[in-house]
Amino acid sequence: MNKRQVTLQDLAAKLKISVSTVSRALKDHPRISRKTKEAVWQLAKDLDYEPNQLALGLKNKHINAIGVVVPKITYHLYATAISGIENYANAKGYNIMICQSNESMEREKAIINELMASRVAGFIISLSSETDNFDHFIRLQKKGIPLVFFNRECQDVQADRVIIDNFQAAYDAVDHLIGTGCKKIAYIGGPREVQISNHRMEGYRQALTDNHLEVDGRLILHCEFNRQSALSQARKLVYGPEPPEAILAFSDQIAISAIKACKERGLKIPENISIIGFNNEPVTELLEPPLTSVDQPGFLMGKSAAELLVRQIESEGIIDKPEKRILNASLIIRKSTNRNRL
Amino acid sequence: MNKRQVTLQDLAAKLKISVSTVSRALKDHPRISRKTKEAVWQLAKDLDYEPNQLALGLKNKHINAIGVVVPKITYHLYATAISGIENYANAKGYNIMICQSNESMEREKAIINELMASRVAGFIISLSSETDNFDHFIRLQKKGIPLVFFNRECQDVQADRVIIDNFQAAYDAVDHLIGTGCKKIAYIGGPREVQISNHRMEGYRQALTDNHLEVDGRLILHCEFNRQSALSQARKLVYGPEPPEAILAFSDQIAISAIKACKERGLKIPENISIIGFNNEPVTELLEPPLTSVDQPGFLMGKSAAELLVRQIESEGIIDKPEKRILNASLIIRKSTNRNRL
DNA sequence: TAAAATTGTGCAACCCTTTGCGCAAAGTGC
DNA sequence: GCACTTTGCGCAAAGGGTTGCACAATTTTA
Repeated sequence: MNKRQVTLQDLAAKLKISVSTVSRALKDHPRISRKTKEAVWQLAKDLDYEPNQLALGLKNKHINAIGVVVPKITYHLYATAISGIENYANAKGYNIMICQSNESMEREKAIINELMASRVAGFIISLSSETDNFDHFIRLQKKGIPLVFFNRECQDVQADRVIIDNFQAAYDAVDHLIGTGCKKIAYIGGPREVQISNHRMEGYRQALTDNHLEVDGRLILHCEFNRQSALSQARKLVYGPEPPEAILAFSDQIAISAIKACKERGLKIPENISIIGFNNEPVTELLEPPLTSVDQPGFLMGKSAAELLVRQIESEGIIDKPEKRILNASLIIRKSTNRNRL
Repeated sequence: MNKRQVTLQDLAAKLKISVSTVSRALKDHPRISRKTKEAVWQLAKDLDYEPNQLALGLKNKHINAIGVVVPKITYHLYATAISGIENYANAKGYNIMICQSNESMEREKAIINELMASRVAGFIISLSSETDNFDHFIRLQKKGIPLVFFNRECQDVQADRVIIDNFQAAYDAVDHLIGTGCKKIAYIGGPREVQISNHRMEGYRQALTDNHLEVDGRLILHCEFNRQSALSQARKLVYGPEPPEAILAFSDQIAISAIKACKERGLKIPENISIIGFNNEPVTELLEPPLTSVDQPGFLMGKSAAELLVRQIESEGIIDKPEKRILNASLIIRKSTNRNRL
């Protein structure tokens, strides 16, 4: 139903003064008398007056809110990143509007349209895995709406971005595996279009090469972001005549499917096969065995993205070159890779 | 930076017609000539015109967005409920603005204030565990802003609500435990202020009573929503001289701590002690042993709440009595309660 | 005591879109 | 050819808040 809310006019009428005086009184303008101010404050309190942000936004060209678009809030990394964004944004007086693309480019486009129409002050975005066309971001840029990518970025768009050094993270993980005596190491990536998965694959390859190990294309698989797909790819690896000695998975969720496949097949972890995931989700500690995983600084990533965005919003277009921040991930070693070094 | 965006005025000026004609042309008004319409449509497309939702909201008294306030988006139940809300709301043309109170009443109040000031069309709320004062909801009601509670509701406020039958769910869980031969059954609840935890406790008590078992106050504990607290409470139970034969936990997270405590103490699950959690989070299947848990229809709960809210928004205050929807939970039995029946 | 500075308040335009009403031009009927 | 309807478009107000400017009343300064 939503009946009409209290407005400046209402206050002005009751006090028999003008709207502008009320407006100024509320903001403690020096040219308004103490007496008038106090009367206004009292009445505003009594009537529970709350300034209409829509009217303000209309004047200011944008509202004090930041649009945050992520694939899914349930992914641990995004949940923590959102906390980081929230933390910084709230401190700076911005609200955040969280939306999920659900890994769909159509939803992503629709969301951006709607938030843009609602005149959010800027966007913090992590791409959906489907996104292969970037027109919606180009539009934002053309309109001069501040934009920061994080985690899953878009190379074709000039914008600030905060990412993990995925190459290095995967490199370190593989290096660790090799250090514990593994030679035949497989990689299960996410969907082929997902850039960060490919960057990790490059790190994986480089680590093998640097350690004089051959890169075997048959040990590199891709899967969709669902359990069935991950499980079926993992099975392909472990049901062969000579299963790999280790699997680096793109995510903890994929690693979990890999663990399941190994158990099914009767492979012992880590004795027969080592497994590493990505994200260091809370669940990793609870698995049997606890999963070695790459920890990503989600909170920091979110906070950093928010910082960049607020900087863009508050500098009226003075910033020239987009900044790229690369954060370090760190390998958390648990039992799933705990084999004796040779 | 945010430069000025394209407005109706811009289109009107370029075409040398009036703003009202442009407005009508865009909505295919019958009194505008085909020729004019086409010119307008073309230019709107070329200039990438997007109607300003703030201006619209100002006229309509509210925007096409629903404020969703939950304790934490990381809790599985809320993540799934949000999907349900999103699903229904999007279909009805509403956006959702997700905010987390982080279990803080202050944040909850601040969020509600801000969303109210942004003139959202209505609220879907699950209380923070700290919330013991309801003035902020009363304010919403006074202003006639539609409001629906879900999961954690507020008894003192007349509003639509969607909840789980927590009493029955706990009752069924305890009944199952008794059926597998457990007699000494403990309950670890959430913070004392959390209503749903208390309702579950009542179901727990009733099930014991109905089965002619004594309710022992020493077997009822409470903990905060963090691991340390849960773990220390669980330890209190299992480190006694005669540990209970079963633990019903308020959440899967608490159950996980209980499992940890049992393992520490050398108790075998389910041989020595059975454990049941609540929420049926994905992690339950992955635990060792897999955890029996109460599955709550999160998606449905969200969808149902959104339905009630949209109904309120669209009926201009014609609805008289708040509706209370009670959904059923179902026990998902896994190995953690799989002892032989006596 | 007159001129100047300060204080307190109101007018009106602006932000963008929608919409009731009015008006002119074109088309219709007889 | 005249009255009447239809067609096509513009004016202006409304929605809520901010702010530069103007103006009157009061106080200060010379």
